[in-house]
Parts: sequence; structure tokens; C-alpha cells
Amino acid sequence: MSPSRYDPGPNEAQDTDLSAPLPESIPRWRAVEARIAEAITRGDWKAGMVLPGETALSASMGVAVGTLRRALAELTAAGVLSRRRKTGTVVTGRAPRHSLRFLFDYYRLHDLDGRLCRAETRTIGIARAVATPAEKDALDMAEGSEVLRLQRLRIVEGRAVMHDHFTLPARLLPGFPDTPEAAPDLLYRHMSDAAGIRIAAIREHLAAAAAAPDIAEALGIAAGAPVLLIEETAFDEANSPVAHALHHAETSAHRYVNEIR
Amino acid sequence: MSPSRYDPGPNEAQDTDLSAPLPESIPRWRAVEARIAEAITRGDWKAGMVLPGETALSASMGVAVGTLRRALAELTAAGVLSRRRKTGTVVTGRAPRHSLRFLFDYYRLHDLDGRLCRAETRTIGIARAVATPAEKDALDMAEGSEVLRLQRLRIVEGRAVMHDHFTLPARLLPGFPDTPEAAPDLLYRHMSDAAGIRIAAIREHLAAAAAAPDIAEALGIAAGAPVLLIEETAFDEANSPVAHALHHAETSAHRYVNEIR
DNA sequence: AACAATTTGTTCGTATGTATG
DNA sequence: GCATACATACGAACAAATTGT
Repeated sequence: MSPSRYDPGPNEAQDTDLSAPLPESIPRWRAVEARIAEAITRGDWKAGMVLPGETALSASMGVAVGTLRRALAELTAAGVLSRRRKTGTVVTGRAPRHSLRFLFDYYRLHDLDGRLCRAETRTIGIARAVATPAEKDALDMAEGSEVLRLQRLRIVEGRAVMHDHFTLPARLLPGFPDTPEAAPDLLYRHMSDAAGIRIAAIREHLAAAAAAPDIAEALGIAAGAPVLLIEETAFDEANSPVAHALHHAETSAHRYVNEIR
Repeated sequence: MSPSRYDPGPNEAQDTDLSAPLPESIPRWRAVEARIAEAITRGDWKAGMVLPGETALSASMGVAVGTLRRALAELTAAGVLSRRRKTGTVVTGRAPRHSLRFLFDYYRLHDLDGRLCRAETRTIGIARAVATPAEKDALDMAEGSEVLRLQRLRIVEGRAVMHDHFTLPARLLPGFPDTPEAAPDLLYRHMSDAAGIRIAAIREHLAAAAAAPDIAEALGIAAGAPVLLIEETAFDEANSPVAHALHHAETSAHRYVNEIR
């Protein structure tokens, strides 16, 4: 904190609250990474800013250069930072919103101007049933396994823009609520917190389709209007499918954004 | 190659042609990474196979452990490998098709059964012009800059399934051909080879729309039929936009596939 | 044009911790 | 408990690229 000095600084990033002791029990490079990412998302280090050099940063955070480099490498791979010799390490300003590393609610609805939309989630149905053959196949389950089915709406500024239909192996989520009111909004976060399931990869199959009557009604559009169809499968670290979902999105005023590296 | 012995091996990966001298002028860890990735895509190391330990591998390839670890870390981050203590390093079998690292023609059309489609590319138009305000904005160019416009069709089994409209800053690609016949099929590969432009990230805005008459005709579908709209922007390592494209895909028999980590 | 200084990139080596069989 | 394999952490030296003198 060093309250004795005030230094607005020219274009260089200044200290946030580095040199505070790092938490234990997690890798130091990860703690360093989180601290830097936090400083960026908080706006302490803005887009285009150049960070202090490796030696200075590592010294100020009390870790070896190699440890700091690991953290910077991860953030660079995630697209948050860009590094060039002599120029230094600069904040790209590209949002880390599309990486599973940083967000459990990784959804990515933007408006036509490119701004991220904050979507409210409303669960409208929960049911338990024996898996259909298609579900059994998609989730790699045994014969007769039970599944949880969830229907949800994503709402932006009062308008429903996406309809979700999730299918989850019931075995993975014992004690999952049976009423829509009690359902968690952040499904993947809940899976991580309540059942220790960490999503390692998500695969999406995208298509355009004409809206079926029930979907059209839920989204408040005409039947047959074009909707974005997203078939999503989530995998854990062992590469087993742990969730399957079918999304229908109304995209006359929104875009589904995707970033590839 | 060691032709004196033949060893089918139990479940362990055996030598491919490691210990061959590594190429110069590129980082050694990248050469190691490429060699391992190649062995996997060639089928030498199959899905589920466990690779030799770090020390053994590094020794057999003539690099330090840290160098090998860098290569393995990259492949793990890309989803090609999975590493666990004691168990070792195993091949996941998940395809690295959606990573910019491995494919210049990164396009990702699959059929409804999930199989990757090999799409033929046909360039149907090339033009040079002064950038429109929208293009100038999307590509972050100066007033009055010249752009290259490319129209292409993606064809799978004789049927056009996607229409591409690319816009590129003409300044970046001097000597680009002026006739469709001479245009390169792999645009990003060409940009890398001919102009040294390396694509570091791609952002896509996806939506569903009703097909306009000209697009409908190009794709051989009815006007107004739902099409998948993909607005794509490619960035180089300095985070500058270097290409912009508008894709229209016919998705009655195909899916556009996307993998997130 | 040549050169020096700075900053990241690569490579090496080593030591210790930790999870797993 | 022990051996094994990866994970973390440290440090050091040199290479390569870029900027400014």
C-alpha cells in the first residue's frame, strides 16, 4: 500500500498491492497470475498499458523470475497480455470472457455494437427421467441411467433471447433441487462447488434453423423465424461428457461471440 | 530408425524417429512439440497411449527436461495430451482441429454425425477498392486505404455449403493475384508464407438470419431460408485486425463446430 | 549507419514437493 | 512405506529483437 507516497505515473503501471504475502496451498505462479488478472479486470492496469519488466515485477512480488514468467505465459496464452522483446508486456484489452479459466458463466451474448450483455437466467422447468437413447449416447451413460433435465430462459433487458435445455447425469449431482426456484443460475459453477466437477472443455455444434412453435413462443418470435441453434457438450478433465445442452438463440439484436486462439 | 530390432511393445509408446537432429532457426521446444504432434496425428501414438516419462523422452530427443516440459505443456493446453502424476502423459484423442496452432485452414464443418468434412474452396471473385467506412472501422485503417475483396464458395461433395466474403488491407498483401484462378485456397497460410503475417486470434460473431436472394442463389437454397451468419475478424500478434470476413453457411446437413477451453 | 541498452525468449540445470500405484 | 512420475520453484546464462543514442 505504501501510503507515504503518491505517484500518478506517466504511462507505466504502478503498484496495486503487490508485495502482499501470497496465499498458500495453491501454486505461487497461479496466485501471481490471479493477482495480475485481478489488477487488469479491476482497471488498475488498463488496455495498452505496459507492465514493469520481468525482474522488477518478480522482485516486487517476491517470486523468482521463472515463476513470474509462468504466470505471464499463461495470461499471454489466454490473450490477456501481449509480449514483445524490448517493447515489453502490454495489456491487450481483449476480454478473457471466452476462456473457461476465468469465468464459470462463460456465456457470450453481445449486442450489435459488440458490447457484452448481462443476461439474467430464469429456470422454468426441472425434471428427472430415464435417459433417452440419444441422451445416453451424448453423455456416454449406461443403460437405464437417470438424467436431470433443465429448461431455462436467458433474459436481456426484459426480453428472452435464448432458450436452454440442459441434460445432466443425475448421478453426478445428488441433492440437486427439484424446483425451478431453487435451481442455481450458474450451472457449471454449481457443478464445481457442489460436486467438484471441473469443466475442462466445451464443444459446440452451431447451426441456423427455423424456430419450432414452442421455441418461438418462449422467445416471443414468429414460428419459422431463423434462430441460432447451439448443441453443447461439456467435458471434464478425464474427457468424459458431463453435460449436454441444446440452446436456441434469437439473434435479431444479439450476437453469439466466440474467440479462437 | 534402429532397424536391428523389432519391438511391438505392450501399451507403451515406442520410438518414432526421435533422436533425429532437430531443425535450427526455430525454438527447440516448438520443434519438439511439432514432432510429438506429428507422431500423434500420424497415428504412431494412438489415443489412450501413455508416453515415456519426462526424463526418458527428453534424453531420447536430446533436449533438457525443461524444454520438453514446455512442449508437453503446450500440447496439454491445446487438449492433445492429458497429464497426471504417476499415470504419466496420455494422448487424449481429442482432435486439435480448432486450434490456430495446428491448422491454417482452421475451418470446421462437420456433418450431422460429427465427422469432419473436407471442403473444397472455389474463389469466385477478387476486387480492389477504397475501403468503405465500415471496412475502415473493422480493420482499423486510415482514411482512403485500399482493400482487397474476395468472394469464395466452400463446397462439400459438390454442394456449396458456405459463402465467404473476405476484406483484407491491400497494403498487407502486395502482389496478391488479381484473378480468382490464381487466388490461394488457404488464405491464412498464404498471409503467413507470403507476407509473414501470423494470425494470433480470431473473433467470430454468430447469428442466424434469413438468406438474402444473392446468398440464397449462391448456396442453391430458397431465399429467406435460415442461414448461419459468421462475422469474423482475425488479429495478429500485435492485436491489430488483419482480416475481416462475412460467412453465410447452409446448415441443413452440416454443423459449424467450436471447441472452448 | 553503427552501437549500446533494454526487454523478452530460450535453454539449461537442479532441487524439492506431491500425488499415485 | 517406497518408488515413480509429474508439478513447482529457483537461478543462471545467452540469444534475439527493438529502441534510442
